[in-house]
Amino acid sequence: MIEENSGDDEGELRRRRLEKLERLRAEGVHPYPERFERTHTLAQASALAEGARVRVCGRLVLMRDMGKLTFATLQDLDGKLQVSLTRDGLAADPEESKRIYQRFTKLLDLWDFVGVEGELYRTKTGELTVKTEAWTFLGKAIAPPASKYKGTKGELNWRKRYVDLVANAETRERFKLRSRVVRALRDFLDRHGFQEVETPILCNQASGALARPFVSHHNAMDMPVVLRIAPETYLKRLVVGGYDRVYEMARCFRNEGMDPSHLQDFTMLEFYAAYWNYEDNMAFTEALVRHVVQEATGGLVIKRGEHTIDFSEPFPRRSMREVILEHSGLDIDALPDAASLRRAIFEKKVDLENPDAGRGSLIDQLYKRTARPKLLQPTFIVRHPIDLSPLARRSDDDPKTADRFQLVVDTWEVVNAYSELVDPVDQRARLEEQAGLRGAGDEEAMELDEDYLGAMEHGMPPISGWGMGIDRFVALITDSPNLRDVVLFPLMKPAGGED
RNA sequence: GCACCGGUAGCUCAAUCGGUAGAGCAGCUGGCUCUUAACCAGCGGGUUCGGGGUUCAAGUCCCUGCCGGUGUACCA
Repeated sequence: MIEENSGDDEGELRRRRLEKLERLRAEGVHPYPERFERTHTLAQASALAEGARVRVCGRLVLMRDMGKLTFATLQDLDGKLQVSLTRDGLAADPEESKRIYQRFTKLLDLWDFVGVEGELYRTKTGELTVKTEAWTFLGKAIAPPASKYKGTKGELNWRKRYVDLVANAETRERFKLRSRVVRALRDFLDRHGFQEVETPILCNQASGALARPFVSHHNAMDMPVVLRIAPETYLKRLVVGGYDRVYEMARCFRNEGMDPSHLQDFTMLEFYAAYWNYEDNMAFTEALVRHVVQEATGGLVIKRGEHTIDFSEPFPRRSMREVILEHSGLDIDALPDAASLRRAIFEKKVDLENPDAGRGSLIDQLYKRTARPKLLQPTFIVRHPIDLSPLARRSDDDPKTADRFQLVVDTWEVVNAYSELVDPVDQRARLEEQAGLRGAGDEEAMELDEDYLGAMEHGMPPISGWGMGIDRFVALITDSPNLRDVVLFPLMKPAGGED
């Protein structure tokens, strides 16, 4: 829709490239050939010794033409390699060789694709280089390239990730790291007996989290559908069905505000392990996180802005009460109801967004306000108020808290997990309470999910469930300020505004 | 939602108090057989995000719309 250019309206740079494309055709060179047989990727060729013969290909990203000798740099996702051409080294006949040489220097533009065949040698400065004996045109780029050493920045990198990936090596590294994270997570779970499954994204009902869904409509069935906000209740149905250890890499959708640490479309890994409690799960989590950080980054200490985060030490386990007491001076156990807690918070002059909320929410707000901003090193926070955890098991020791933990790293909640509530009677009561809140106008309160309650009535073993925000975790270990930096194509409003 | 900041050449950026837009790279022409962001000489390139206003004069000031960022709120 932006490409309505014609004739004189075309950008000069684009026009010149189209002219070269036509000249290539006129010389009998197909500007978009169908294939090229390579012997090595650029990274593979870079690892070879001098004297090896290679056929390599990639994007032309730099060219240094010195008259009778030209150096050029090819790049692909994983590497780059220098090639050289001489004016008389491309054919037996000097005139023919010169013609082939000049086709390269005159008709190739940066970001075109090219294939090269020749022998590896080292230049005077020691760089491994292909001495080109023959080259093949592999694809013309019409759009002008980014600055070859400043790359691209900002919005353009999100809107045109393909440009970002070519122009910025850090971007290529960041997304390769994301792939390693996902692979390491799957490897670890698979090795511990977990099975990967897929559950519905289009659902009748949004369940498993406190969030507003995206709503759509199914035409043939003439019924409303929602996009899932979490895979949780489906994975637990599978535990009912006999899956002892199950996980899903689940794309989830929440129709809420966006900021650097929230996307409307994100990836959550959830797993469920029968016969585990949340403490078993904490031990497993610690091993898993350490494995993934090691595999993905090659170490256990990462840089995060000003400070360093060390995953090698045991992660301390601290109760919500403990960290709130430490950072606000308030003992929530001594303030058993909403009114007394609210008064104490007021006396401490702590400013809350929603001071009229119930006790559980007050505790949560207090925690996020006072304690969480201080949690830098990996820390397990345990024993959350029960009314913030409608799907979690009530603690046997303290009915006001849930058998739950979160892993907090550099103030970000990376993992949320608990011993699952498996008692269908208690679950019905808790969901009815949520439904009451919903009736009272809380749009994020959970809906009464009869289908799930029905599944629970068929019997569940003890279960511990677990969820990790993959985008957040990757952003954390790549020191990315915005979640959009670790998502290949983040949702943006269309550029250009109206009409 | 609200508050603040930003949008200038293909890319990355500059432009003092309001005085009529500039650099590097990319492009074009020429030179150069060991370059590394090659280098040297010369040339072309602008709806300053869109619309309106103030002014002799607007990239700059005012209003408005679009897009983006950051902070704040809920969530992972």
